[in-house]
Amino acid sequence: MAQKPSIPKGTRDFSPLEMARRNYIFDTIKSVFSLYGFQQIETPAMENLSTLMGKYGEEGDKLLFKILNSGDWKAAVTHEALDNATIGALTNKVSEKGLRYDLTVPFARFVVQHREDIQFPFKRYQIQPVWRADRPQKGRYREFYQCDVDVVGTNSLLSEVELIQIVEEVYRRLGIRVSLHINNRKILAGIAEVIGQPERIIDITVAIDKLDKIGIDNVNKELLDKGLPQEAVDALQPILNLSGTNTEKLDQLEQVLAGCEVGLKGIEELRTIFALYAASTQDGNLATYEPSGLQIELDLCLARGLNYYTGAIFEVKALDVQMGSITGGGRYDNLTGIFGMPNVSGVGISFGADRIYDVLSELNLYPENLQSTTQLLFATFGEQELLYALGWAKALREKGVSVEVYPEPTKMKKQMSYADSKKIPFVAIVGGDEMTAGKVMLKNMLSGEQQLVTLEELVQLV
RNA sequence: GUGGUUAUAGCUCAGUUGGCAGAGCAUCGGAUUGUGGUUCCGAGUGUCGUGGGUUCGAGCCCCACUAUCCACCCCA
Repeated sequence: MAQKPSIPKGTRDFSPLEMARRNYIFDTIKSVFSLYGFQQIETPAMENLSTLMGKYGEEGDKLLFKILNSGDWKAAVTHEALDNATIGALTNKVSEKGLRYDLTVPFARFVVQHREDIQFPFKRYQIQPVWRADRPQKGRYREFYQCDVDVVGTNSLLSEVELIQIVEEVYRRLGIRVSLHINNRKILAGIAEVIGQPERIIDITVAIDKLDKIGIDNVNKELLDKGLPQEAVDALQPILNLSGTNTEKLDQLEQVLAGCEVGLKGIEELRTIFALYAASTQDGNLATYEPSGLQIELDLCLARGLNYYTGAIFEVKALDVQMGSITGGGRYDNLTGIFGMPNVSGVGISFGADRIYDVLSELNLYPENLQSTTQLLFATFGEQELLYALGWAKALREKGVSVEVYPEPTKMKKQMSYADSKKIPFVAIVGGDEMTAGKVMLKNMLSGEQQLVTLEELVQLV
């Protein structure tokens, strides 16, 4: 028991069944991405630490997996440094690479590095694992897959709308009922400005992000604990208590944020996004901005931690399962600026494949027939029959049929059990009589019926 | 980083006041020497997470460690 091999905390093996289900998710997502003209890229698992550090805030830097330098990494560390240097400074000496933390920052690096070869607007998707040195728990892993779609090089809000449509279509195909929460960083900035605390935007958003979890009283308490003046907290109350339809909320907000340029800009952006989305749905109603397709909710409590977002931000939650967000993203106006390429706006979202997997599992929403790949198994009674089956198998494979030959002529019961456990729909039994007749006994594993058939008949039947 | 949970057969878990180590599922064999899924019969498997302590005696009580899951922080 204790000596059994294991894998690192927060990582997982995937069995054939799990892979079949994961591929179902990936294939569904990919096919929707393609419908909107996004093309796939990949980037390396490891990036230079200089690329990753400082992009995810203080917390993010701590959660980066860092790779120890190859060779004599110890040479760079003097006794003096060991005693005096900070952890960060010491880390820089012994590690210059790290595992990617998400796909967005490597993508920004990709865009800047390959800018000469890229036609803008650039629409790419990327499905790869990312790593975070987090403490694992439900729906949280140290290695997990993200499915990112981003479009960079355009300010058009049509991109936001396309992403919303993609969300809608992916979850429609997967059969998951979801709600999409939307907000805008500019509105959050406007709120901070209006209550007179523009530089406290991060503390404010982090606190109100918890509103539906811990309640308004605790949010207020946390804001006061963080050192916000009572007047500012009081000024915030009408904003936290907004209600009604999205349109009504925006109207109320417009009053509150009157005269605040950045806040009004955010409101205008959301109005445009709602209008464009409504226009894109067949029964859309421009007057109400309440399209029927997907439940979209303006949620001022939505903040999102990654601090490179500057415009609209999204988060998607499953309605029928208790789980963190399964998709999230937003617009970032200047992510490439960090890498020396300013004025390239981008917007993107990320589907959390592993959480989607957990949601589908809990709701039992996987299609039945995901697993079987083999169409026909040859079961044989002896060495001669085995060779005979080999020839047939080759012929069938040339016709595009997935065929297995049971590798040894053991007891029929064992060979049948194998077919059964792999859900192989047909078994061709080969014995002396069949060989003499130049046929095989084809058994339908579902109905139990069997018949003697020639190769030509076999091709027709399976 | 903080708090809690759990750790017993391949898997899921029982195990009473401290007194012989258990069940279901899975696996294997047989009923059925050319036929799976259903049924019946039979069989095997344990460093009770690791190390120490208390006790005549510890799976059970105490301590430490490790792993695990859950919650917080943060996030997909």
